[in-house]
Amino acid sequence: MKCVTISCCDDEKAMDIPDQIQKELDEIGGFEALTGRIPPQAELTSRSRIYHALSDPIRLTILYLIKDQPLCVCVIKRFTHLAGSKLSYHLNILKESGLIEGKYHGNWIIYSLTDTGREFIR
Amino acid sequence: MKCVTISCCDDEKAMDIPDQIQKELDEIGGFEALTGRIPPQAELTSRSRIYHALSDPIRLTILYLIKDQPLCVCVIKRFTHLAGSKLSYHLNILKESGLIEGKYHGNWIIYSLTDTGREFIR
DNA sequence: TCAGAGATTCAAATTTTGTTGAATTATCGT
DNA sequence: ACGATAATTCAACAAAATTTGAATCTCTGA
Repeated sequence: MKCVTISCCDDEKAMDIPDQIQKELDEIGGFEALTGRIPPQAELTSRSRIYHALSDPIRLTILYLIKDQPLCVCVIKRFTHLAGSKLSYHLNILKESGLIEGKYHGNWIIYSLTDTGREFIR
Repeated sequence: MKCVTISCCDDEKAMDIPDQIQKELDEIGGFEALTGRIPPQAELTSRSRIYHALSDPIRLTILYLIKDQPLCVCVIKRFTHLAGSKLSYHLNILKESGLIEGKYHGNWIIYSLTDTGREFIR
């Protein structure tokens, strides 16, 4: 059976921190109170997914292209001079992150911003 | 000396696109008008750098931690249980993207959100 | 149902990011 | 100037994202 030691190795009180910071931490309820400032893990990962989708100049270009009117892949392709497979790859990342959506119209797929996409592209 | 051909291989008129899209393009001034919708390249790359910095749960956690009061690296380290070098790596990405700034106070470096950082972390 | 145009999917190669632990730099107090 | 603590930097490694070209899928019109 494992012993429980009074002062364990993970002791948070053993911190040596600047006076100013210590004071501010005391005011908000101590070190533990910081926990309340962090959004839930699920929200952090979902937000980071969206930010990742936005983190590429090619993808930002696509978003601005379709911001004001939906476009078929063919127009986006001609405009950006991207290889088809490369364009599809980036369109898919934008779609998976919920920033855009695509709908078949006859032979073409027409992409447009979603409401979420509109929140990020002004 | 290279010849200039009248109708080059990059001919934009050769596009076969949906009627609806063609109409909308005509209304805004044709295919070329799309160029005006894309922010300058410099802005795209700087925005994508910021979004990249935001695209990691660890970095989002750090941003929320220091959102309301600046913290030294030591407190962030104890809170997140990250190895020092790993934490520095992420702090540096946040700093380079202009979302946070660090200032020496005695032995410690205290990080806080910049104005830019505040725009993104509500 | 077949051909063809528009677009996506797949797997391999490449590039970029992130992690790890050791070494280094910076600052303070003595 | 020295020793101790806080934090960063470095280089090697691991993991994830991107690129590429070939193969596949979807829809339309004959």
